[in-house]
Amino acid sequence: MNEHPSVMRSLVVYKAGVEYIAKWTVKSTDGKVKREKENGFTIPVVKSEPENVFYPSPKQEKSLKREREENFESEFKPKKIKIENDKAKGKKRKQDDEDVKPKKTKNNKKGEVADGKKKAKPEPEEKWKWWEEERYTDGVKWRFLEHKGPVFAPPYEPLPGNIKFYYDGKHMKLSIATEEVATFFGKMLDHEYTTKEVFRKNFFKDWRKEMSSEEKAKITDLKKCDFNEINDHFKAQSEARKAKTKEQKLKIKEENERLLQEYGFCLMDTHKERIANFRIEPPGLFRGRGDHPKMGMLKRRSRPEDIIINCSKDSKHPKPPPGTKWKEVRHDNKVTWLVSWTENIQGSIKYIMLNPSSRIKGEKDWQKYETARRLKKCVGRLRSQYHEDWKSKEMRIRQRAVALYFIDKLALRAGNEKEEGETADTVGCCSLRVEHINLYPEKDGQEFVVEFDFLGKDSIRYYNKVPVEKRVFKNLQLFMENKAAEDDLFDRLNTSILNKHLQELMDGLTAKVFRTYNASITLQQQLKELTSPDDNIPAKILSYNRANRAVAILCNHQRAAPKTFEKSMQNLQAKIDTKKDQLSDSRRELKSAKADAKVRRDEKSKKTVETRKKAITRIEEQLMNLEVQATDREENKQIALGTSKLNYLDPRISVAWCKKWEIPVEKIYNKTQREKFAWALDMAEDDYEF
DNA sequence: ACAATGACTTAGGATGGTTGAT
DNA sequence: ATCAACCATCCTAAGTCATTGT
Repeated sequence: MNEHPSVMRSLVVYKAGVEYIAKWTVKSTDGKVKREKENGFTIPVVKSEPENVFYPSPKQEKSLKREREENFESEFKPKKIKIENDKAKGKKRKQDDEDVKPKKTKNNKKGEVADGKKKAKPEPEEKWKWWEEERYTDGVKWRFLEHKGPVFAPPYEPLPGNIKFYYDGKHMKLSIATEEVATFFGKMLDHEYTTKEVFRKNFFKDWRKEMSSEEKAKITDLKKCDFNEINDHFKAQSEARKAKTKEQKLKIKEENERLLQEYGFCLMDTHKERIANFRIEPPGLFRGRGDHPKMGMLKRRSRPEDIIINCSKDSKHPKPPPGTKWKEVRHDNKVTWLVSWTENIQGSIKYIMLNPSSRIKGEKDWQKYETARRLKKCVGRLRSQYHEDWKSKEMRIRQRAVALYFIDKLALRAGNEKEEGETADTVGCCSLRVEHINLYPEKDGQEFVVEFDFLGKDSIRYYNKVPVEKRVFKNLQLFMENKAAEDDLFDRLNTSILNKHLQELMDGLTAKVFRTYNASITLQQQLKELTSPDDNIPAKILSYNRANRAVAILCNHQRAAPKTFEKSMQNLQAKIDTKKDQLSDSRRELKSAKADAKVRRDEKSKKTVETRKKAITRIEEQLMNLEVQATDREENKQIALGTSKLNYLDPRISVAWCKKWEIPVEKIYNKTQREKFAWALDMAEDDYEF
């Protein structure tokens, strides 16, 4: 296993940020009064009814009444002050604390009710525990929002004169606009995209739109275009980048850091929060996934005039670059985005939003798991209901019930319908077509087998053979009767109908909640089943990964096998072999040492025997760890664990497991993940139950 | 009803820095 | 010191789902 950063690190990072807050706060202080209060426990204001009062309630959130919208389903534990848990594990830190700025002690509430004098420099507080505070109701997402706006893509830099484009074998100097788009294509020459007909056709069409009339007249066939020098140029550039000296690299790094510091944070309410994507997407060629009809189209450069800024009225608005204007500056605190623009390929809106570690994302994430936990409580009832519904007289109800069964059992996505010709042809549950399943009354010794074969999100193939209840099977036969392959399997159903139904069954229930629920419950149950108390840490972690893998398989999270997979597997195997040899050598040595000791019967030789024994134990353990590693890697070849870990698994399950078995949480979550799940790290105890 | 829009979550691949072996 | 493997981060596409508009 490799090194893990010590726990302390995140605390440090956070503290580093604190000073900055101070600046912001001060600066915007004129906002005053109100802001101040918001911060501590005092908060609020929230206009709405006071029914939301804060439930100091402890773990059982059982009784939640709550109206939809901002419900509090969460359990609120009383605020405890516990210090960042970096407790323990103190030993390893090494790089971590480098910068520790002497922060002060402060206890949690930063708001300091107590001393609240504003001006006071904001004391260095510890990490803000937003999860110990009340939430907004009414769809209000924030009361104050200030940021610096987006960072635009750098302007196009024309090619050096010696890099030429050839048309039909002859050098041709392109106008700037035409050249820029040519470089987008030239850069990608090695990519198989550029060999696809659709890609080429779309590219060429859009490229021609950028051409001057002379260029357009001349360049009429993409096959006659020679982008090789352009391609070489960018390759060389990338090499050059890699070959830069340390100083040069450092300089770039510093510049990035500066940009991050300036644009990468915003002030939301009284807290400085990290922004996820503060850069506007650069122009380029659209790369859709799968068979996308728009692949190769030109994604145009966004200008300030395309950008909408969202911030609070009383904040200092970001300024557009000199000589330009924003499309609009609005003050909508019912949404979470800071910046938006409309993208030209699909006409959809893109946003700049906050990082997952932010309060606004964290709260929502927490809430998502609470909804899934509520489903846990009533899933039994829902299941019996849809079983009943398989017998309904109404076709729409049967379809709904069978679809729901798939969503529940197989963790299929809802499956919205999509506009044909605008996107790749992919489906989810409600949009399955007859051609996506095959029915086998009997297959491989099992009865009533349904074979699924379709492309889901991101054009990832879903292939599965599942035995189902006879009733489901019969229903499917019925749904498919007299239909053509390309007809909808569930012709009386769509996601809107399904979700409306689910909403009636449980507040906040939608199709995707089943994925969250089934993923989390599977992890919990697999961990219970797979963790052996006597295993060492690496073996326990293997168990964790296997539990995680069970979920990834359930959710069909795949990845292309790493290009270097075979090789790295071989290397690992070689290591194992070496270790084995070492082990037999050691054993031989032990034997001879024993023989020797028998003869000599002196202390020294006895000691040698002991040493040898120990060495063997150590080697055995190393060997075992290597083998565990190999197993883990092999099993993981085409499975991506990250997606479920990040989006489907209630982090409190993992935290509790770590606590229970004394596994350092950094073995499970890296720094970014720990930041995202700070709420869970702080609140989950070893007995947490999903 | 239902289509379109808007906001927000979920997703895999690309990129580039770090690390550990040689 | 060099190099490849590894992995965190970035990137942005592709979903979900509620709301709005017709």
